[in-house]
Amino acid sequence: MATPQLTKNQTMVMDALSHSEGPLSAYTILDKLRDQGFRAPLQVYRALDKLLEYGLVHRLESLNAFVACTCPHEHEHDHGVTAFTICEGCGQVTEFHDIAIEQRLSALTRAQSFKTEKTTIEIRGHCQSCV
Amino acid sequence: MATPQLTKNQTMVMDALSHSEGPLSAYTILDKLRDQGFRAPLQVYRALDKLLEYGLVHRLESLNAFVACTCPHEHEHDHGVTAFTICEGCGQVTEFHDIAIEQRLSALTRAQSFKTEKTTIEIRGHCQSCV
DNA sequence: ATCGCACACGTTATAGCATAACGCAATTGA
DNA sequence: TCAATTGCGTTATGCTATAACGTGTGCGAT
Ligand SMILES: [Zn+2]
Ligand SMILES: [Zn+2]
Ligand SMILES: [Zn+2]
Ligand SMILES: [Zn+2]
Repeated sequence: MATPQLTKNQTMVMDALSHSEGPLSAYTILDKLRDQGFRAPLQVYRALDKLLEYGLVHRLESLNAFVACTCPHEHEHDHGVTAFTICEGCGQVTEFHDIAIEQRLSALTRAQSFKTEKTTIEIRGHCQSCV
Repeated sequence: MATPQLTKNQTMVMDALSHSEGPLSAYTILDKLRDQGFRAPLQVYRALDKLLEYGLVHRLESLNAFVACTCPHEHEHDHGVTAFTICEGCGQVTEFHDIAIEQRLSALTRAQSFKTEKTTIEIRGHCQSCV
């Protein structure tokens, strides 16, 4: 999925996530963007849907929140399985990718004849600073 | 965490999940139990909290729903990392455990000095029957 | 015994997350 | 020009989860 030019709303939502220290809920994004003309949740959700599709943003299922992708590489390709550590103390989220886990999960699902479409890996706990 | 005797409400919620083919949302459970006297969401959520604590039930973060644990063994011990395949077609959920993934995740978090408290692994896709 | 505490339970209200359904405007490509 | 697609705005609604209050019951300590 090549990333097309972002629309005005998509750009505003992307900027809000990029400049945030941690994950943001859709309604928190809405509040941040009210000054810039946002009025309704759908404006945020529609932008998020596209940003997720382009791989610029990830959804954290266990938080009902969203983070900007921190992959170093460009987003011209689907970046395999994404995993996150999420600190309950400071809210810090770290994205990582591990080919060994990806391969192991692939082997396990293949054994079930299960066709994977999306894999969620989220590790809740405390980071080094928040033990 | 040894499992104590379940209370009346906990038993009813557990039975609803055990007899269900697939995962149930809290509100679906509430509807199933209205005949038996349930009136409010908190009755369900309080029971679920305990059942989760006892390890009898798992929460699927990507569905906001709950399933009975299908581990063969008794629940007298914490059963490591739990992973699920979730079929988008038929709703079937399969619970599995893999020590290799557990160890790999453990190594990765240890490298970050991250203290894991709960790990979520959920694989969405299509099962063999629903390709 | 009775006091204090923990715990399950019931109820009402509210907060937080997400989508349905409608209509309008701009773009694109046949 | 016409149809199809896409983005946008608005209102209303639905789904998920918890706050806050009070009741009753069991049980050990005083
Ligand atoms: Zn990423
Ligand atoms: Zn932290
Ligand atoms: Zn289990
Ligand atoms: Zn299926």
